[in-house]
Amino acid sequence: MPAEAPGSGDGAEPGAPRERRRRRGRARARTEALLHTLKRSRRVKANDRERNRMHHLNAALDELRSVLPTFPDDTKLTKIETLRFAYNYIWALSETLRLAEQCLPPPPAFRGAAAPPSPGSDAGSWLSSASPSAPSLCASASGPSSPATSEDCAYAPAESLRGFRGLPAGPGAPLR
DNA sequence: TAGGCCATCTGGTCCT
DNA sequence: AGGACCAGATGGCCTA
Repeated sequence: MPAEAPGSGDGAEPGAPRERRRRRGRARARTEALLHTLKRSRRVKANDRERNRMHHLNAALDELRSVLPTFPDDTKLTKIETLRFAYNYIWALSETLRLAEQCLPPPPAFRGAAAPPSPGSDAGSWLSSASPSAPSLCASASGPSSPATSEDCAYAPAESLRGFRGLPAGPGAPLR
């Protein structure tokens, strides 16, 4: 209940103060309604912007998805999977680059028959929330099954990355 | 049916 | 003041 303004009490002009109060009440109701619609329209605009912002965010996420290798190809990663996968993918690419540089200069002859990491063996690490636990793309240059001979090193990116496609299989991987 | 994922709404806070 | 960003709440859809 709003307090009555000084000097507006009933008295000398019976009826007038009451009318004034009524008018004031109507005016207040009007301004409140106006304020309400103003707030409402601002809210609606803000909602619209927020929706747009999230659409842009999702579009960017889709773009990110489109450059990540998945298996099968039409597998759609969730948002969190996309981010984790991208993180690990970037890590693996840079690791591959680093190892390739180590292995340079390129071998005189390509012997072929590189054995990429078995799909799924390390797939879990790609999407795990933890830091990549070094899926060996080009680890030690030894062993017939290792993708790490110097020849294979130069060949590592495409082959090894293909081998790492897929969704998490191991413990520690995000649920899906 | 429970749980995961997602879109949307909303109010608060920060920035320009 | 208005927009951007953020986090919490809510409800819908889908799958195991």
